[in-house]
Amino acid sequence: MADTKIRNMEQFATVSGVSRPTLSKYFNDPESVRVKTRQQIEAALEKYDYRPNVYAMNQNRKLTKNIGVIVPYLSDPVFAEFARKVEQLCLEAGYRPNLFSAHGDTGNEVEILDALRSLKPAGVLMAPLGRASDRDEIEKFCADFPTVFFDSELPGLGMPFVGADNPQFTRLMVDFLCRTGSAPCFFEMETPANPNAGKRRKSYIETMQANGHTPEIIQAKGAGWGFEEIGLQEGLRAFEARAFTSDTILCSNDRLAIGLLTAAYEKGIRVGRSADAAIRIAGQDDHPFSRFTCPPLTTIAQDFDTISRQAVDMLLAVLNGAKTPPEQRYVEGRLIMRESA
Amino acid sequence: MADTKIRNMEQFATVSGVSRPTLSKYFNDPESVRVKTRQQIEAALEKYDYRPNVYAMNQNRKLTKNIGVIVPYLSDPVFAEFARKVEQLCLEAGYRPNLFSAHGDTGNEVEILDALRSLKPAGVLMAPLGRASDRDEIEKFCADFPTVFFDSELPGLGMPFVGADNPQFTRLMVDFLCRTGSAPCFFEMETPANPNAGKRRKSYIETMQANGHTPEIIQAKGAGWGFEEIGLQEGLRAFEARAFTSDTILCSNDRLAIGLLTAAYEKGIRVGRSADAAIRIAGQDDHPFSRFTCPPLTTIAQDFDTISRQAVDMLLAVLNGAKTPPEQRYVEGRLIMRESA
DNA sequence: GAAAAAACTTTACGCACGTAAAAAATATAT
DNA sequence: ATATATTTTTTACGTGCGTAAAGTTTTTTC
Repeated sequence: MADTKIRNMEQFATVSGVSRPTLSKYFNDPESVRVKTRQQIEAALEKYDYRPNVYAMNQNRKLTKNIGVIVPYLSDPVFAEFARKVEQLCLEAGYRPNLFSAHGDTGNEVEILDALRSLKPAGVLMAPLGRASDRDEIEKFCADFPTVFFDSELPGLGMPFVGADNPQFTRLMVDFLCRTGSAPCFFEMETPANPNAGKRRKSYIETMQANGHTPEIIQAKGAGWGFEEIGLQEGLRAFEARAFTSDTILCSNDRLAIGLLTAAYEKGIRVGRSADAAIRIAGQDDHPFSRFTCPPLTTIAQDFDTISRQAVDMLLAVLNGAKTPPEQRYVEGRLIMRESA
Repeated sequence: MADTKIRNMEQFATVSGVSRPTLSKYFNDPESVRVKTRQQIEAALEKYDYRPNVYAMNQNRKLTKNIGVIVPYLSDPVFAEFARKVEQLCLEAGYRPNLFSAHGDTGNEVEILDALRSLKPAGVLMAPLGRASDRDEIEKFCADFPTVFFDSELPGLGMPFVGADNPQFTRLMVDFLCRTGSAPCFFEMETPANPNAGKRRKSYIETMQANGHTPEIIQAKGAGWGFEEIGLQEGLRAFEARAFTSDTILCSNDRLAIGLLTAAYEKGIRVGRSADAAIRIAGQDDHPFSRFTCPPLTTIAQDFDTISRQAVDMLLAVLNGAKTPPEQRYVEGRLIMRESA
């Protein structure tokens, strides 16, 4: 790492003793050259700190080594976690992840797709906004770039998808709650952001009926991604109106539950499974903060690791030319018993 | 948007009736061409959906329109918020933000700098890990690319910086707590992640002394970015050991306070400013979740908006050739009174 | 309305690399 | 050892745009 600065691949070819086209092959895929050649190149890389010009590299390539990662709302730590895991897996596979967040806004989501087009990504991992997504734009995009959806699918689009097994989540929790106390009523958003909520509602209804109970749903008004605030405000309203028909409340997701716990606190209603508690509250998702609510929230843990890994694997399979039909995978969650229920 | 597909700037030049070099100027800076020409180009852009090849554009440019945005830990919603605001401001200024998170790891941070080098960014906005950062690597990077730090500065590096006025934060809170009840003891991490914590500790000591009280500091063991967990575990230990010397506890940051609130809950200690509460707990930062703790956390709000805006402005000024010496700006916070103190 | 300034066009070259084709070198199989 | 397969080298051209220089047109100034 001493000699003159290397300015381009030509110069690096001379100092490394390998021809430029072979170097080009190496940088595109180190496995594609003979072991001996690879060692020779890597020895030279140790001595001279040359790195190919990314822009020149990608200019003539149809597919780059970029992978676009799109999440709907990065301020939600759940998506930050997904992003982290997915990024790491992409890097390990020799790709360059590019993270984007729609920040809850449809316009942003479309603009991200637009920006991604110019990046000519090899593939894209997308957790869509859901209901608010511009389906036509997304469909057009998917026609041009291999895309795997995660967290939330766009129904009817028939794209590869990996996400939570939402019916199983709710079934698990409803069964648990019925077994350990009153059958739960269900607290959800009136106009949920994505189809996951719908699946959870459906599963709630079915599981309640299977257990011989009558489903009772309380819907919170409000739109957007401020779930905690909605859970709090609508929770307060519901407590005042005595709208909850059971002393056990299952929330459609943890963020709503976090708001509802605050509402219960403000109303002086004790939450928990101890004898002196008035109600039980449970969530779904195992939000990173759920362990720190008061009381800590009983919930269903998403298997972030499996979902991230399978999503990346699925995309890599497509990139490697797998001609399998689009696949949808649903990953089971597990019950996290804490104090709130 | 009907005719044949435009493949390059040459073709777009013919259909738009503007020469290629002028188009090149326009795409580099739309303001740099005559109004009439601009309109002519934009009319053509409406008809044909051409966009210049990003890679070819940036290949020969020394400075691209990319701005690197680096945060230490994206799962902390505080940084997600910063990222959002900063991204938006960059876009408005005609730049392309690229978001990276070190995910709390020094190795990642260095690798991000490395990856950024090949992106040849016009500038970089960086919230460093802090104590864990590789100072040498960062210093070398700053020599090559205009960099503005935010949230946490690297002391002695003398780079442009915008962040919270930490002494003012703590002063404001200590004064408030002293005015409304017992003087607070101070709960912090033994080995804090960044210099902000040190400034807060110093300000705590000074303000206590100025108010005629003896400062009392309780330090939590543990490292890493799982502040809530550390606050919880060490909070439990401290409660058991009766280590808190006052019924009022000021936490070095909100995430620690969130954990401590959970510890208090588990210990059955009532927190708040009402008559029946045993202790008061306050935080600093106004973490997005602080409004939803039980009780809601009294804290000092960071002025995300001002910090983000000033950081971006500072960087843009440097990019526009401002030759001012590096500047450090400290933005005041404001007291958010909630139930916990 | 003429002179000066600004913006644009034409022409031409450079950038750093991808990639194709043919020839040469090396490795593997029998 | 020979035939075959694989890999590498040589040569050469392509990519899409930046950019410089000289000439032309348009706008501004007085």
